[in-house]
Amino acid sequence: MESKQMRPDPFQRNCGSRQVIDRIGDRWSVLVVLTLADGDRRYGELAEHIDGISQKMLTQTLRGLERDGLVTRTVHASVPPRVDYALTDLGRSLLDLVSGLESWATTHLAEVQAARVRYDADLPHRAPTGTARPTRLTRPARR
Amino acid sequence: MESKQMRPDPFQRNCGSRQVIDRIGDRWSVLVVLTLADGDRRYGELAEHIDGISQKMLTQTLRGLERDGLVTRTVHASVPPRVDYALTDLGRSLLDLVSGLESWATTHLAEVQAARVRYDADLPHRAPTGTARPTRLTRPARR
DNA sequence: CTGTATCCGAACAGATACTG
DNA sequence: CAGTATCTGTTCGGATACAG
Repeated sequence: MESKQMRPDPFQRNCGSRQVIDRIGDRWSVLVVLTLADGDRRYGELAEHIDGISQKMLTQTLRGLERDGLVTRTVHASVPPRVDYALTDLGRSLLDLVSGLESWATTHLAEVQAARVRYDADLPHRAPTGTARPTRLTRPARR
Repeated sequence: MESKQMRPDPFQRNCGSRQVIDRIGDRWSVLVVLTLADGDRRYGELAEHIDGISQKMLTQTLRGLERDGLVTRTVHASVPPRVDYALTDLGRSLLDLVSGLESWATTHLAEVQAARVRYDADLPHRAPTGTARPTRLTRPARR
């Protein structure tokens, strides 16, 4: 019996492919991978380049990427300590996709924003108070 | 002041392109868009096809996609009511990318899972209790 | 410099009850 | 059928404080 080698199906709740999608989709993961596109980067460089990321989120994101085999972490025994991060082959295989994401975002940004204005404008019933509100995309300005 | 049209840069905190990336990256958005790839779908069909999504999340996701101009919502005045969702041109322009995401996830799933096993295996310092834990993808082995 | 540990409010997401 | 309204527990994520 042909081992039912069924393809991973992200539409099934328990399929691991869904978790992979989650990782890719992760806000910071995308930006970290993009930053590593040009070559190795130190922890501090990453923190500096990715505006608004907290130390906690950066570390957390890097650990996750490392765990998934997308980036490597290299510690140089020096004082002060220096840690370099780089994409693995697997990570690089993802690069095209992630670049495409960035590209799509920048080229279609205007359209999306226009659509939002339109949508918010003709809301006869003003913005619902509850569940109807779309995932909050306008984040409260950092105080 | 030249209203110099600088290219959207997702590395800048306030750039809208980051929010677009967030939308794309959203777990359910990806699955909804993929489901609509083959054509219109009714609300119930979406709910049925996307295993594990709650009514609330489905509605919320659809509203968000609609607001961003990626899907249309068509209400048919019938009893019982019938609502069809479909991708817009903008939504379809995203389809290749999203399909690529699914494709990458399914083809590299095994590698990612293997990497995780490896990573979790040789953790000399057992899983940190705090921030170090990657976005929880597997339940921490309860000791 | 490169993290780790905690505290804590905000946002998220599931379950449930109800409606046109 | 296709939602909306609430309630509530969980997770996220920023802000310190501290360490190797």
